[in-house]
Amino acid sequence: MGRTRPGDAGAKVLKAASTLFYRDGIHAVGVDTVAAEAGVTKAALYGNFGSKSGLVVAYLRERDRQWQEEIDRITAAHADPRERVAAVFDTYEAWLSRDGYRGCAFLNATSEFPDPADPVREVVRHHKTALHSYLRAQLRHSEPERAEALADELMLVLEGAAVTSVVAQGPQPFHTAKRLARTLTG
Amino acid sequence: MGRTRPGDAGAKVLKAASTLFYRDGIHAVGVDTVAAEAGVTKAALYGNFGSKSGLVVAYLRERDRQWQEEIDRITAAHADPRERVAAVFDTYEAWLSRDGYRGCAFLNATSEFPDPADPVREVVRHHKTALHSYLRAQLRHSEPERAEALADELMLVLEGAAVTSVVAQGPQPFHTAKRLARTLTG
DNA sequence: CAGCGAACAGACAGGTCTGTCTGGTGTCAA
DNA sequence: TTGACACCAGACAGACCTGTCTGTTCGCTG
Repeated sequence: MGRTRPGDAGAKVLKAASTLFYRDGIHAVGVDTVAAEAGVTKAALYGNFGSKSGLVVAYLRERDRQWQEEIDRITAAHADPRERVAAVFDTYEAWLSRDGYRGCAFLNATSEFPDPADPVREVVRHHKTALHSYLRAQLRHSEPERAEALADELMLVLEGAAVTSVVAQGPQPFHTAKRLARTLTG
Repeated sequence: MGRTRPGDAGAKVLKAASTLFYRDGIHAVGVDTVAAEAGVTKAALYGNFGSKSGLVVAYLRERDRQWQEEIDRITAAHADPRERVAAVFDTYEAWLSRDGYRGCAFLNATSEFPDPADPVREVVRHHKTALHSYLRAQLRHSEPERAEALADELMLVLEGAAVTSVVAQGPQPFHTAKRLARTLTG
């Protein structure tokens, strides 16, 4: 009884995978579980993504895409580059709060995939590079010659707040992070 | 042919577990592999640690103990509190370099064990709390009333450098981190 | 209305995981 | 010398993993 239109299975699998992989960890979740949660058969899952690795990469790409949309929203909502930087910190904090403080999905994936040559790690590098570029581009307006170094520093603070929030089980580190970011950006 | 003295098995297992768990990830390494690498039977492993979870906790406790020794060495080698803080950053960087940029074992374990109530997570919290306390204690000498906030900030920078080094596949982020730390501690 | 593609249902293979159990072997201490 | 103890060697159970396969059913398109 295929009560859904063809082509929907991929999206449903991706949504279920996103929830389960993020919440429980990638290695800890089997494809059977993902398929069941998505209300889809394993055959449909493999037909859409080829393998579990393929699904994992798709999961991270989708997260990156969503984050990119968030960045676009920030850019549209704030004209001042310094406000945009602040909004990045706020958004990061809001994401972590919404998702129950399990930290950055990309850093978690990095912990689970030790091989730097793994496609998963390439998606992570792409994501982090894009974030760094965005920060640097914003900082170029106010501090042209310090933009690169400042972006490096803000990335450290941002990542530090993300992982520390998990250990601390709460967003308190973001108060520190935002204060520090304000100090640095002047 | 028991060619080693009784009581050695536990230490050999712990050493093998430390190498394998850190390098490949905890979930990715089976107890058979650990026992084989240690040159010990599975029965001996279970006799010493009770379960894989028990072994994982022992592995992290051992890492914490080694780190504590490092802290003691730093304290003995430097009388100036500010030098001690700098030495913590250097030591962190050296550990990561030695271990092939797989990051902080405690943060990696946090990624693999989502449940905050898990004994593994308690060891992680203990470790991070101890480090924060040490930094705060040192900072109290030079900046009594800012010690707490400064320790918070340095922790963010330190953790940020640790995870960013993994993504970047090199210790470059520690240059940024140490520069930032020097700026903050004045 | 005919046919094709996509999903369904569910069994199946082959491997790995944690954890246990039996029986043999070596060492040390009483 | 005897007995306790820690370990070795390796089989075993039961669960779970990824990935494949057969056959069926639905909806869309030509």
